[in-house]
Amino acid sequence: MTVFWQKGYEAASLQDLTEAMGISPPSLYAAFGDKEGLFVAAVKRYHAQAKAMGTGCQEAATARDSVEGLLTLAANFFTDPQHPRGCFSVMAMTTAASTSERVQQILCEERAAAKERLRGRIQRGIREGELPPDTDATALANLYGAVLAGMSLQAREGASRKALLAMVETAMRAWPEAPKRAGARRERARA
Amino acid sequence: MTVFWQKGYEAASLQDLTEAMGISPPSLYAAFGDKEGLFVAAVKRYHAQAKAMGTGCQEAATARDSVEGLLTLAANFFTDPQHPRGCFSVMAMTTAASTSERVQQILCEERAAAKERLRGRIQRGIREGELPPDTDATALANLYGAVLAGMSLQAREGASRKALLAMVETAMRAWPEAPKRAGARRERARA
DNA sequence: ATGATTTAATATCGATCACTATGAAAACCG
DNA sequence: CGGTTTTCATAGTGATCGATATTAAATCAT
Repeated sequence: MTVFWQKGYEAASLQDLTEAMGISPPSLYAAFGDKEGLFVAAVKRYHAQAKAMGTGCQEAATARDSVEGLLTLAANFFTDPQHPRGCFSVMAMTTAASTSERVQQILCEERAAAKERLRGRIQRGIREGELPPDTDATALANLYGAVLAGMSLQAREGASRKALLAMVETAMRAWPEAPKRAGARRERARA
Repeated sequence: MTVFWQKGYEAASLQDLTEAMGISPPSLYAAFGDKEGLFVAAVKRYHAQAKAMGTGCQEAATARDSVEGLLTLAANFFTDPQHPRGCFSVMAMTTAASTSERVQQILCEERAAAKERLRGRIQRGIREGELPPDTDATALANLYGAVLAGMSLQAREGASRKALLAMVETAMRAWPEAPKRAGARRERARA
């Protein structure tokens, strides 16, 4: 996973992979079928990990804290020196999409599911009166998904953790604040 | 350029390139030196084009209109059926970065310059009293740069133009509104 | 019109790719 | 302890990669 994460799908050669795994090519093929199979396994592993992080954030008291927590976690994760910078899923999307139809499909499904979890948490915030009832949850989820992808790219360019965290703070300004009166539920708010 | 845009650096073979250009390999090598040289030429061409678009937006009356115009232009451009979806620069960054040091450097320079132009326009908005004086222009430029990259990725996943435009509108909610009193200049605003 | 020079395509280079057949070593079982 | 099975690395497969030597066509000057 780390090799693919760093080099991308095409650029990661069998030699790179087997050396990193400490096994020989036949073992790799016995276990994963082919290079594409190994890549799919790596993608699934990463997404499982990412999902665990994401659901951890979902349990925050408010949708706002949930999203801000997710972005903050990502800012730290994308600059963690213990693994390649940025998001493997973003990397995978751009390096393997045109090569493998199967990978393309899996990536789109996983990303759609992640975005749906985000959207769901926002929707809940709307239901609970935390956000204005006319909030476009889909567009908001898309936006923060896009910010996440953008953060990944900047991390890969070498952006500092501090810069990413500053970006998170700025991005949260787009958060539609609740109707003014505290605890309001079925309030109508003007756009 | 279109071939690289669609397939990425590694995945674009000499055969793909020569067929698309309608020339033979020796001609390509006489003109561009090697594959990397051709890629660099493609990147420069794209950035020249992108810069022209960007400076067009910079001339808007307000910084806000400038940024919103840029994002809107990008949303349309990234989903234009006349060329591959998304941003070639983003594609290049993720597919050629680990392969070629030279390409990596050029891409970082060009992207830094683009972000600096964006930051400069925002800074001007601050000077002119359009934005609060304590606005973090760098973080704001980073944010909208990230949104652009994220839009590119979503466009590549197949997001509709409408979805992207909705995202732009949502992203503009992060714009720090001017101090309330019209035309205020040296006003101190509380964060 | 003809020989000199340039232009570009065919055919091919060594290297490397993803992938596998073969053979040795180790583990298991009677 | 010996025979069988499983495990895994070495070595090599055809295919394709990026890059070029060779050769044919075309242009231009004389």
